[in-house]
Amino acid sequence: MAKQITIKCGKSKNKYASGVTAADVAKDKKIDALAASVNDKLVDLSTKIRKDSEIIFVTYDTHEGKEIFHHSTAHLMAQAVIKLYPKALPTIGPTIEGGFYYDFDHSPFSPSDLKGIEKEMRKIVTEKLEVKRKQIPYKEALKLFKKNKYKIELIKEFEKEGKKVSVYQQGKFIDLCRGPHIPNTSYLKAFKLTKVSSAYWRADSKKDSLQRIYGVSFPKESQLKNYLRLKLEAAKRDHRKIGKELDLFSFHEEGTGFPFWHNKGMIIWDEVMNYMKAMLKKNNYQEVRAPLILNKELWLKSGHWDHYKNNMYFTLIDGQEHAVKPMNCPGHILIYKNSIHSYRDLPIRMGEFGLVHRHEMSGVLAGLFRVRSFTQDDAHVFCTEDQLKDEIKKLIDFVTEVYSTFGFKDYQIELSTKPQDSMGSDDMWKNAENALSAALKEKKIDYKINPGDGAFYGPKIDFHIKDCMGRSWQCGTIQVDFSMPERFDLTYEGKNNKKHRPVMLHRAILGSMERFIGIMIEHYAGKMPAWLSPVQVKIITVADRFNKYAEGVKAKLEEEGVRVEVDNKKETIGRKVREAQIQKINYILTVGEKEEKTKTIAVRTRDNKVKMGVKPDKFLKDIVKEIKEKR
RNA sequence: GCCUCCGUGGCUUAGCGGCAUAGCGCGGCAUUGGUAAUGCCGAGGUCCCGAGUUCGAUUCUCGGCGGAGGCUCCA
Repeated sequence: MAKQITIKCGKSKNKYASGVTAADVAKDKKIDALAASVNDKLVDLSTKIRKDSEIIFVTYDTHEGKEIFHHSTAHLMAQAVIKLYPKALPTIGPTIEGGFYYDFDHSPFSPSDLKGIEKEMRKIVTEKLEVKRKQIPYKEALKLFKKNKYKIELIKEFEKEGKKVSVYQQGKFIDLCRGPHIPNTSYLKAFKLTKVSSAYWRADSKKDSLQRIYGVSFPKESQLKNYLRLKLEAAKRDHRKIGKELDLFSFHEEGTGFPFWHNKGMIIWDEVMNYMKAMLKKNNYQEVRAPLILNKELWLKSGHWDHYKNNMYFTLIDGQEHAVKPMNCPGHILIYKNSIHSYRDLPIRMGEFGLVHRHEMSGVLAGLFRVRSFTQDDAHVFCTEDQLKDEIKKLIDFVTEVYSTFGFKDYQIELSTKPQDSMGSDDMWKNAENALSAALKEKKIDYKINPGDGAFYGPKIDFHIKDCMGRSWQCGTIQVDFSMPERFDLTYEGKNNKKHRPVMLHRAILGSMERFIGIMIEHYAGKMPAWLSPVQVKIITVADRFNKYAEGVKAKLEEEGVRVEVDNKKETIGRKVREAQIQKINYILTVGEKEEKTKTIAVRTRDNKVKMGVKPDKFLKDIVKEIKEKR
């Protein structure tokens, strides 16, 4: 816990004399502090306090504490790297969510190099080196780091911005740093270097390529172990692995980034889609379908040609250039323009499960999470400016209802504003951004702002859902667009018998069917709730002579739409149960002599509880209810 | 696209400059068995593709393709 203490210095009655260090006070108060905030300024524990002050001690439990701890570990790592690889030039080493990294200018490190670096780090920890801060003039800093062009670049920037230069030293290692840091290296006990990869200096692909080493660090060994356990659990839930094991989908060299959906995957797909279609109806949408390939002229007009060409696929038809659609909006616009609209028709909500193709860079493809062809649960709302805010609010409700049905209770919202490459006037952008933020404020929803992250035609709000492992995924998006209606000259007849310009909202709730199903597979670790499960029931026969009874039970369940398979292989019950469990089937029924005689079934649930003597009718009633309620 | 690592029957994997491992799965036979792997037998491989080095390459080198993790991007 961060603990706040007000101290009085230099007064005879007080036990803290002027010049006492924050560390002394922490020790006196028995606080496991890493640093301190003295009168709202983050400082090292070694800081001397000379006047009456308010101290808040920063411990590992706080966000600041974690950052300081991780950052100190990054310094430790840099020290070890330079000791082992004297030619390596350290650049920057910030903290990230859950850990840290440090970029070095050096030839590639291998994973086995990391082991050596870790070993060296542990050695430095035992030396209990004091971490000392020094503020130095620019000139001295430039001299100190004269061999490191990256640090020189940073120092010159600081000078321009008028920022003071401070350095931290531990043993012979000295690094440019704002601080604060832990008092000495012995604080760092449980750390691990997790991976090495490359990154560019200042994230610019035109600049030098650097080696980035990632790591995690904790005050206690048990926390590190726990972290590694979680990592392992996440790897077990990898949808690519589960997709293979459960025969849901596959990828092939013949089409990089294009998923192949198998029968079992399609069952999940259809269930998700049917639910979404029902939700469209409930929310007064019309459903449409536009072609995949459309003439170049259309894409020129929509702006995709100018702003999205790099991600598009093209083909020549009868000598005319065509593009495979990367987005569904132009198609919907053509449908809108196909007839004249009155203000009475608006809002028009047009939904499509639209298959789009985007030529993503090969390096970004990742299972179902990032593919080159995917089906968006896309929709466009054409409305008047007056209706805009209300429509956004309705959409927010729509999105949240859908997420809770799929078992995602926790989500975060981000508002992304005008990017560099954009179209439309500043006024349009401002109006659109205001509409989104006003709707969010009225819904009393907290959100984060992502400056410059909007789509090229308008700002957006994104929904990031949290899965059961606490990982966050971007799914839904609501985008306001004043620009396309202008470009395509969309109109409606107003009350005054004059033509007006509608506003367009682009929205997706799941984002894409592919990514969403991938997220759900990981969220549920493949154990899909019954309504989504490809095989809901497996019936196991004890011996061949009960096959007929098993088929009878199967037929009964199938009549009510339950997805059921019979396993009548000549194998032991144990083996057949195990196989059904590996397939993550919801209910395993066993039928043998007892069951046939008493016209019952033995029901085994996913929590490995077996209930004998269950009446098939009762089981059927329960499972049908479970499916219907989407539990 | 760039950087690092990886590519061995359907899956997971051992291995190595000189007939290519094993387990799972698959097929057959025996077993008709009561809740997390019955036993035996068998089939199945251009060791990702191409070039080079070599008497000889799955192994070494180079190039390509694909995958993983990053950078960047993003539904």
